[in-house]
Amino acid sequence: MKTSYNLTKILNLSAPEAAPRLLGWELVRSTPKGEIRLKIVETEAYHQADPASHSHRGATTRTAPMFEQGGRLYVYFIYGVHYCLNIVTGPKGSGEAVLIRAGEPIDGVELMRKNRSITDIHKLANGPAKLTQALGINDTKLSGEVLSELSISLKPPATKITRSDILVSSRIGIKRAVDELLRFSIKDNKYISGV
DNA sequence: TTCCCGATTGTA
DNA sequence: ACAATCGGGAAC
Repeated sequence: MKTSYNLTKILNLSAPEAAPRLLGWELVRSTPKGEIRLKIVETEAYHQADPASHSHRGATTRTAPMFEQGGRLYVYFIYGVHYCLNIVTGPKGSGEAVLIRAGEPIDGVELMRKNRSITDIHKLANGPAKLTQALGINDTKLSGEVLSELSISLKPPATKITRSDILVSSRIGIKRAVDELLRFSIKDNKYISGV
């Protein structure tokens, strides 16, 4: 029996509902230098009622994309050094997004190695800022963009991820709402973040 | 306009 | 354990 996937449906869910459902999807990044493909293996959800979320105090210039209709990208600059990539979810007006924390390299591995200046395939995208480095994202230009074949798009999972394949845990690197179980990863996957 | 600190990473 | 290094946003 064929499994059907409905991306639009997932992107219209709240971030906590969408985050586990995005595991296994393949993130495809098109660049002039070639195509990069990563299997999403770790995500975190951030929503408006969540004090740890950038959207918690309402929309600002930076966080405006989080309040758009699901299906856009939200890219932010952090620690004066790094960029992180989110997929915006939910209806227009609700400030929520799913942080893509780690990916398993599927295609464009040599390009990622070049972007990251390392060779170990397990460390190419096993962290939110490592993942953007691997994808060649060095600015916030993509923030607010709609998912598109021309930049970044999502393709259905090659193998189905079921509830029992998913590990739920607390989010990394935050100081508020630390007990919320909003981090999702594929159990036993070798490409999740080290922390 | 000043000031604090972060959804991280790589090195010491 | 800690520096790197910047801009968002709260506070003054």
